[in-house]
Amino acid sequence: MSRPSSCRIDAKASRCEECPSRGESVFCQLEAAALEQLDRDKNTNAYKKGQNLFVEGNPPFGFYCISSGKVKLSKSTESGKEVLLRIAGPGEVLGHRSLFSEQAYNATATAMEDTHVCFVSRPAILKLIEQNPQLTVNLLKRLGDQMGAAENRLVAATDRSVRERVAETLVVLAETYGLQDADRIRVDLSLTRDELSGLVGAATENVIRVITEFKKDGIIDEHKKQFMILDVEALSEVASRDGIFLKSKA
Amino acid sequence: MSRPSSCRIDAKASRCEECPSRGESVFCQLEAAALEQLDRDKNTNAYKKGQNLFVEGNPPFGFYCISSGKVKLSKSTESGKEVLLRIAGPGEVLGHRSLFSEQAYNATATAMEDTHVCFVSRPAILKLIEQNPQLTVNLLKRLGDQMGAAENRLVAATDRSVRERVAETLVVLAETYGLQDADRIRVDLSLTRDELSGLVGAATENVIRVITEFKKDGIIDEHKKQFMILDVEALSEVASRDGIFLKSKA
DNA sequence: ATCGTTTCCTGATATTTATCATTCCGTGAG
DNA sequence: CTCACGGAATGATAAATATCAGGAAACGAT
Repeated sequence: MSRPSSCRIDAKASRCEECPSRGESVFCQLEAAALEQLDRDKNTNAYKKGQNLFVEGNPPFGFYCISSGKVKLSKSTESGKEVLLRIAGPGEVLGHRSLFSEQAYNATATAMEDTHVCFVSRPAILKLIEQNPQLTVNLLKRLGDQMGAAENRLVAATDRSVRERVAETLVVLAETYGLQDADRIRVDLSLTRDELSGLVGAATENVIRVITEFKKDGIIDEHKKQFMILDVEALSEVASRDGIFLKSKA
Repeated sequence: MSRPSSCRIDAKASRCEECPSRGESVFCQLEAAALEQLDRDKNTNAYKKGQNLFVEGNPPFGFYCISSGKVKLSKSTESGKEVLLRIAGPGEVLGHRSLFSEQAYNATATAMEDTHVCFVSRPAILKLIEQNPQLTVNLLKRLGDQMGAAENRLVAATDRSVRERVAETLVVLAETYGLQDADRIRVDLSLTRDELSGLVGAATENVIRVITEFKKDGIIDEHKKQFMILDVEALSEVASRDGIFLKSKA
């Protein structure tokens, strides 16, 4: 109620200026003085895989910025399934939406791996914003991009088959979290089938069937819970055109 | 290419300060001087039903604020269907997203009835924002709320049946555009079946079947292309619980 | 190693939803 | 008035998807 679920508070929090993810974040343009202020105002916390940063329905206390690791934002449906809204990586901020709308968190944030997160209280971040108007513009841009992604998913959900959505999801993941690894792209993310299904928006069994098919076709592979994209071309092809020109996987 | 589709330019544009929709808009807190500046920078245009304010894929030139009327934001899918992202009414802004992300419009905006819209060019709105930081906070809040709505629709799309989504959609429309009319709520919108289907995210035929059922059950009615909600309770019941506790309409 | 738990996989079946074909109906034009 | 047209409605069918049930593999803990 009072604070996020138990998490280790990092005594020697690294300074923002040295944060490896700063270049990616909305804070990228802050000048030294503001960054130092941010340093004083923030707490760096470490979350183990599976721990929650915050939970849907709770009131927002502040602002989170991921230093390292990955965090999933999810909502659980009335029927007990879990819908993944997005996966946030280093430099991404969380809780910014509820901060301004002053409503309860609309989703639950959970660490997908061991993750370091900086927390800034609501008053502190509001003060920082007041002194650095550029910050809100960055946030607007960020939020706008996320909105666009949500809209595209909405269209995909009504218009595209499960197979196409699985392909599309993998392509997007590869773009966002993909690392070139020899001639393949390794998606640097440990996703369960259930999580992938929550991202695709379909029953787990059906998603499994599709990925087994993709594996058989040599389009993707999997090592240690990580997906490898062997043929991005083929995957994108399935994502955008499958179901319109060809129904079978010929 | 250069400007939105043909639309009459309103010579005697009313002043922002007197705009009936100002109380609802992100501009509600601007003080007199800023409003006068806005007056000088804006153009008020009139669109007839069916005319486009802007089209998906085009580069954004500025910012739209609806003075009166209703505008739908839609995307057309590869299979030719039209997905409605949202319906915007007086006081709502359009094009704010593309303004900051500097990308092409992600959707098409079309007047659903005769509509008056104020247009502010990109440079003008950016200047205004610079001088009134509160504006970005308002925009953030607005965008955050829209994001929340999009997320909820995403969850509904994967988790709820067509019947539930139709009910939910009608409830939301009633909340947003509903006018109390004797003992019924009249949704002050002229929606075709195709448009409603685009909002629900389902095939038109199926949506028609559902609304005929609702009419038979005395939950809704229709006069002159406008939906009337007779029993909001029942409708909300269907929206949130149907399919979990009861499959039939008993 | 062995157990137990969880995740993953596969097939069969049921349900939902989309699609197709056809008819109905209201409205505006001539 | 009547015709033509577009939206609305309905039924039949096909396709996509979810659900259910059972088993296999992976993994962690003892």
